[in-house]
Amino acid sequence: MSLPHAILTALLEKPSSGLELTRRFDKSIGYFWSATHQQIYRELGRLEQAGHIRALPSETPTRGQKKEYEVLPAGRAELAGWVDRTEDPKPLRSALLLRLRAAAVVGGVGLRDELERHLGLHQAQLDEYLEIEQRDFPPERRDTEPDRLRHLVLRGGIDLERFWVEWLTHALSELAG
Amino acid sequence: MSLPHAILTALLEKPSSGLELTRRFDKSIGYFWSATHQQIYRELGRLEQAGHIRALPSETPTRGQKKEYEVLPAGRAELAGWVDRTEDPKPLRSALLLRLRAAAVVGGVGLRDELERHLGLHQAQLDEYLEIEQRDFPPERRDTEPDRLRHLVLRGGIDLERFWVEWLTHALSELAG
DNA sequence: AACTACATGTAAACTGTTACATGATTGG
DNA sequence: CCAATCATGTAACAGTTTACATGTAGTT
Repeated sequence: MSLPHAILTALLEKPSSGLELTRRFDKSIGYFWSATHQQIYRELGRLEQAGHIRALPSETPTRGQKKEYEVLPAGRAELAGWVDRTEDPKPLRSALLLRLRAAAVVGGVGLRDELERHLGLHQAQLDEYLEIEQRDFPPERRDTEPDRLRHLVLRGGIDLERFWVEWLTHALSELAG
Repeated sequence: MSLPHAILTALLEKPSSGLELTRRFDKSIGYFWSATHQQIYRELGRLEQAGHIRALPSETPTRGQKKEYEVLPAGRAELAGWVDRTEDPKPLRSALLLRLRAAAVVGGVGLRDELERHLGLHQAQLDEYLEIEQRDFPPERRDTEPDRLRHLVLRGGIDLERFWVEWLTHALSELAG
C-alpha cells in the first residue's frame, strides 16, 4: 500500500494536478515507484475522500479543467506515521531471469537478442540517472539532510541500473563462449 | 503474465503437487519469481483447463489428497513460444527507497534501524544463495548449456543481493556522517 | 480423542493494466 | 472550424494478497 504515500510525498514536495503528478511519476519519482495516470486519479479521489489532501479552490471545477491538490495536516501525519513503519523487502520478480531458466529446459533461440535489447535499455536508463545526478546533485548540494537523503535514493536507482548492465554484459559473454 | 510460465518451467524440471511447487517457489524458484500457494492452485486449475498440464492418474482424487501434475506437449510448446517473446523490463518499485524520499520531506526517526534490519535480511539471503551456488554449481558442473543458464540466473540473484548489501552499507555510513 | 502436519481449495479485498470516453484550450 | 494537446475521468479485467475453510494421515 505505497502508492498513496508516494503521492503524498510528491504533493508535499510540490502541489500538483493529476497530470503533473503523472509526468513526475514518469521521471524522477519513477525510479523508485511507478504509476499510470489512471491509478493516480483513482488514488487522488481516495485521498481527498479520506481528508488527506484537498483540491485548491477554483471557480470552474469541471471535467477537462486542471485541478490542483495540496496535502492537509492529516495527510502529512499519515505519511510521517508510514515512514516509521517496518516492512520486509518484496522478493524479486524478473520475467527475464525466468525466461533464462525456462530456456535451460526448453531451449531458446532469440534470447541473445533480448539480452542485448535489455542491456541497451538499462544503459540508457543509467545514463539518464547520471545526468540527473550531475544536474541536481553537484557536490556542493549534498550538505543538508534532505538533499543527502534524496541523493541516496537516486544513488540506489543508479546502482541498480549498473547491476543490470554488469550482469547482462556478463551473461552475454557467458553465452558467447 | 509470467506465473503460468514459471509453473510450466518448474513442472518440466520435475512433476510436482501444488504444495511441492509452493515449497519450490519459496526456495530456488523464488529468487526470480515468487508466488503463494493460493496463486499456484488457481493457476494449476487454469493450466489443466487449457490442456497444458494434467494430473497424474490416482485412485482417490479428493480434497486433502496429494495431486501431482505433469506438463503436456501443448504446455511445452506454449512455454517455448513464450521464451522467445520480447518484454520490456518492469520499472523498480521499492517501498524502502520511497520511505527515504518521504523522510526527506517529513523527517524520519526510526529509519536507521529499518535500514539495518534490511541489511541483515539481504545479507542472510546472499549467504543462502552463495551456499546454493557452492552446492549446486561447483566449477566442474558449469559446462553444459542448461547448467550455464541456470547458474547465470542464480548469479543474477546473488549480484542483486550484493547490490542491496552494498547500497544499504553506503546509506548507513552516509546517515552516520 | 485430540493435536499436528500435510494438502487442497474458496472468497474477498486490493493493486495494477488496458481500453475507452469526455471536455477544454490553443494554434493553424 | 479542425486538429492536436492538455486534462480528467470510467469500466473492465488481470494479478496479488490475506483470511478463512475443509479434509487426510500420523502421533500421542
